[in-house]
Amino acid sequence: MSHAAVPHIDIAQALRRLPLFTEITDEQLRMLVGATHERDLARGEILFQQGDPPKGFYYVIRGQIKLAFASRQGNEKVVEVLGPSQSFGEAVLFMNRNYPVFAEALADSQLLLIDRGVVFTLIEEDPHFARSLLAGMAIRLHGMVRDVEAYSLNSGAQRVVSYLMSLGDTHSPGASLPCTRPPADPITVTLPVSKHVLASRLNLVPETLSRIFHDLTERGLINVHGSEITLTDVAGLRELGD
Amino acid sequence: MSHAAVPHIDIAQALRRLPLFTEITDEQLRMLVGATHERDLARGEILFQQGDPPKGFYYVIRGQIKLAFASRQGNEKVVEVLGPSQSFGEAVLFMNRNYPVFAEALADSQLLLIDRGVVFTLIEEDPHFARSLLAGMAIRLHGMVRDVEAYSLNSGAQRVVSYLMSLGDTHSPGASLPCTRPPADPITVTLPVSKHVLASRLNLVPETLSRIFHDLTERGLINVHGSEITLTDVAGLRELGD
DNA sequence: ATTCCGGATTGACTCTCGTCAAGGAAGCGG
DNA sequence: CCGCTTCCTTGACGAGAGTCAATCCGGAAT
Repeated sequence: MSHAAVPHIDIAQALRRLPLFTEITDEQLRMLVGATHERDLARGEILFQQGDPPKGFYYVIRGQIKLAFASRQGNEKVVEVLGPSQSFGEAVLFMNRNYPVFAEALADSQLLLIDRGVVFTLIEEDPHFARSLLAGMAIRLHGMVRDVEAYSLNSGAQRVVSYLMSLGDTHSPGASLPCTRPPADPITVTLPVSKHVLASRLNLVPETLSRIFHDLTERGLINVHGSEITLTDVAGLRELGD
Repeated sequence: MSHAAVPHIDIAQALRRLPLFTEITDEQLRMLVGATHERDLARGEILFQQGDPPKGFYYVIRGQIKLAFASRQGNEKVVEVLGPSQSFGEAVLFMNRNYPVFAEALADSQLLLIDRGVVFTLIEEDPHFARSLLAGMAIRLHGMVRDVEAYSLNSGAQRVVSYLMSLGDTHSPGASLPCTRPPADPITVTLPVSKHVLASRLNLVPETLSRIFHDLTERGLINVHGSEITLTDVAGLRELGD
């Protein structure tokens, strides 16, 4: 109770801000509010386990959620890390399956849980909502395909470089400009997750990630200070990442 | 012209048989027929290239289609192999992207191309169709997640065993029974693709796949005769595949 | 049968990356 | 300032899987 204030949220307003719900009617919004619950997690808390049945899908309001699976040998593989205004768990609602991954808070987090029932109702009465949902799942699927491509065709170093470049792209310039790739050389990015988690996300062990950073540094391509990484030679990185 | 007869297809009937369209109205079916084109491919022909803009989505009527990406170093990774009454290419319709993979016929094939426009029309007017589409994409996404899990957490041999077991499951008993895993021991399965393609699908090179088969044979778990593989010790395989 | 050819197999070698174990470095509470 | 934890780094080593090259096998055409 004595923790930092956990300001509860105006659910209606929060929902309105979310990409999926920008265009629904006020009446639909009321229905949605009735079917939405706030969920607060402390860092390290588990939201759901691999194998749990889905109750709905989630929106991240604040904090950071990691999706991962674990083998019984104790190995763990991070599939995705989600931040504010990103959603997850929609797809599993449309199958008679349980979660193939577990979800854990990487930081104190605030989520919205949208009940599965209301999703189906909205699909019935609002084709635009259905289209948005389809678009979201398509993007997610595309992301997985890209990941598979990277795991299969690229080396560890290449995956790291690609990741750094993608951080550079979205961070520094106006991210919405159609003109990507201004070759402005010295870009500094901040890793949004610990190196341990990043390594797993990139299908590496922390030791290997560390060595790759070391190697890239020696070649004069990057500089690492904690989670701040400066890309000193973007051209060189690009031809490596390919 | 002198080839084996390529019997053209009653598109309406064919569409009716497909999972996505079992419940649409007759009027919708007429519209669909008007927006559907037959496409015939010879073995080895390319349906679309990585980077092509999508015209619609495809249904396999006859034959076999492989989806894969290629790196400029010439490496190739098979993402999926699709057979009759399976569809592909829906997801990319909902993004402003081009195909992330290319599609090639592994055998002489007959496809239906459903124009993208009619898909959006159907979503507008038929929530049930939208739901089916979502379900299909969810299944595909789930499949990709499973693949990533396998690539990340399992060894090559484990992936091979899992694949063989999945072939055994769907083939031999009534596939729709809720009771999976009857431990009936000597099951013979037929590889639906060449070992070269299978290897790539499992993220292996052909040599490694060959060695894995050899090793499993030596341990008395399977017998290999060409593309016929007999699972002689399902229990042993299961504890390996885990 | 004989030849040819693509796919499959085998062997020898290499290399990337994971494993195991031992340090650092940075933050935090006492 | 000290000890503690947590995260990261570094080193030595090994195992799994890829590469290259030679060979084998089976089916199709001649």
